[in-house]
Amino acid sequence: MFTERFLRHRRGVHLEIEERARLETAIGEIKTLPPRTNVVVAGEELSQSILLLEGFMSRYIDDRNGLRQLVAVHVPGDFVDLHAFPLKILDHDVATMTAATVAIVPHSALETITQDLPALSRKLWFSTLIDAAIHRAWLFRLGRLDAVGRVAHFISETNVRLMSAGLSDGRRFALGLIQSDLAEICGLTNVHINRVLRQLREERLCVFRSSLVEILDPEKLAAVGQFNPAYLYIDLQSAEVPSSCPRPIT
Amino acid sequence: MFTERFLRHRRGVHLEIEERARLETAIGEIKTLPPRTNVVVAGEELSQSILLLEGFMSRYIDDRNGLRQLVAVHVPGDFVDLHAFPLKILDHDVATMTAATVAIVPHSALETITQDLPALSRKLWFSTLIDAAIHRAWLFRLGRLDAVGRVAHFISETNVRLMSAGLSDGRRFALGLIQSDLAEICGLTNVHINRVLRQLREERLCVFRSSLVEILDPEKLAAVGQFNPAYLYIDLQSAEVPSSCPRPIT
DNA sequence: CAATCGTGATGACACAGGTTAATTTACGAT
DNA sequence: ATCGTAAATTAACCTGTGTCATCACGATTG
Repeated sequence: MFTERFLRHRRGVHLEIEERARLETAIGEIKTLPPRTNVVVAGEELSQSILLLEGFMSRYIDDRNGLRQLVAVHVPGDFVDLHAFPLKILDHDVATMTAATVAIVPHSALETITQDLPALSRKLWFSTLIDAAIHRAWLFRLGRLDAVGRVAHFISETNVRLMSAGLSDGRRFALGLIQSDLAEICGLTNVHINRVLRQLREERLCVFRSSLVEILDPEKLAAVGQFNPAYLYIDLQSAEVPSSCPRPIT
Repeated sequence: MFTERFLRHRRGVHLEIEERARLETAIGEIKTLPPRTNVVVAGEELSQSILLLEGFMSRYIDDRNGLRQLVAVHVPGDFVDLHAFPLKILDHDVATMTAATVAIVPHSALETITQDLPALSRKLWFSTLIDAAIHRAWLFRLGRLDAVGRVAHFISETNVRLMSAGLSDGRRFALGLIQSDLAEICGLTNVHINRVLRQLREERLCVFRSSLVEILDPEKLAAVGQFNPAYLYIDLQSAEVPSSCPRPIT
């Protein structure tokens, strides 16, 4: 079941068994990608989209000086560039952050789904709109929060998304990002990200290491980042505590 | 023809005559709204969406201290909260900025369109994805540009969008925004927006007044804002110079 | 085993933009 | 016309974050 994490715990869009099966058959190929690999370049015409199964991916826009602004981070279960199906050409690049396993879905297969299954089509549409809602939360983060708030907000968001994917127990998760990734996410320099991480550590809110993120005080961290998870449309009532997330190194 | 500006000049999604007619019949009611009026509140369930006919609207997220971050500005022709059709509940508020005329489209009418007309449904989907692309450009603006660049980017973007709507001749357009709106768009204070506007005026790039924005040097302004219009998916080849945009006050 | 490179950590200093407050201008209401 | 209020403008000062530079550590690689 490659699609098992897709739209999981998403409020109001439960996938029926037949719908999930139909998506499974739409998958053309499973691929493993090395870390830090570009998979989509802005401006090129696309005929397929990527469902992320394992690992982390990013979408970003380059500026004139070669710096980049990340506009999205994707976790397992995300249909990373489904928006390329209607748009055909993207305005940004897509790359792996860590090693990743992906399912390739040809647009021709999505085409037949939109012809036959309006209900499933609507759920695909919905999933692209969650990405847009996350964009808006990121706008809030960049426009209204200071450096500490931005990092706290991002870590809180990622924690909830990974809980929904069964990859965090609510306090501890693996994330293959380095400090300069955080800088490109939060619109800060890596020097300042380093200062912020030290502060979060010293205030016993959260410890960020590339291999493992540990949230010591989830409520306070969320408060510092003014994080309100409503925009994720996740209903964690139904989420079991996973067994597969990283354990403390006691 | 209330829908005449919807998806106009949008690359690859030309609306057929029958499709446009179908959208027209989906309209329930035409309303006029006063300036600075809230029309959607975050968290409330919605059963209709708004097509903007005249005026300007915004979408925004409040922070803890009552400050707000605008996440979108809408111009005539935009289907402002079409994303509420799949999402049902929004993560942000929607309000008019100026006086506005809107067409109300009940979700039940959209429902039948998605049942009957997959091609039109895809174009509706497309239009919500343009909003997402604009979100990403705004992320770039907030994350990577300094104050002058942010304002230059926003004005350049708005100019192109209004050209497509037939409301700018490429150098001059009416926009009912005040300086503190710009502040809430660009993640700055209104005091600093004022400094930036003076600089843009003194460098003869652009003159911003609430009633009229005049771009003296569009190319240089776009360069300062690192503005690349590709993300708008507008094909202005087919755009005629409008007669309805504001004339110089010679 | 040394050399290299990616990543993280830290200090000194600079500056863009925030804060506060006062003043001026524009404009709708009466 | 005149008043009242919202918006725009400007100045003085302050602070959060950027810039630049250096060093430490661990993982590769030759």
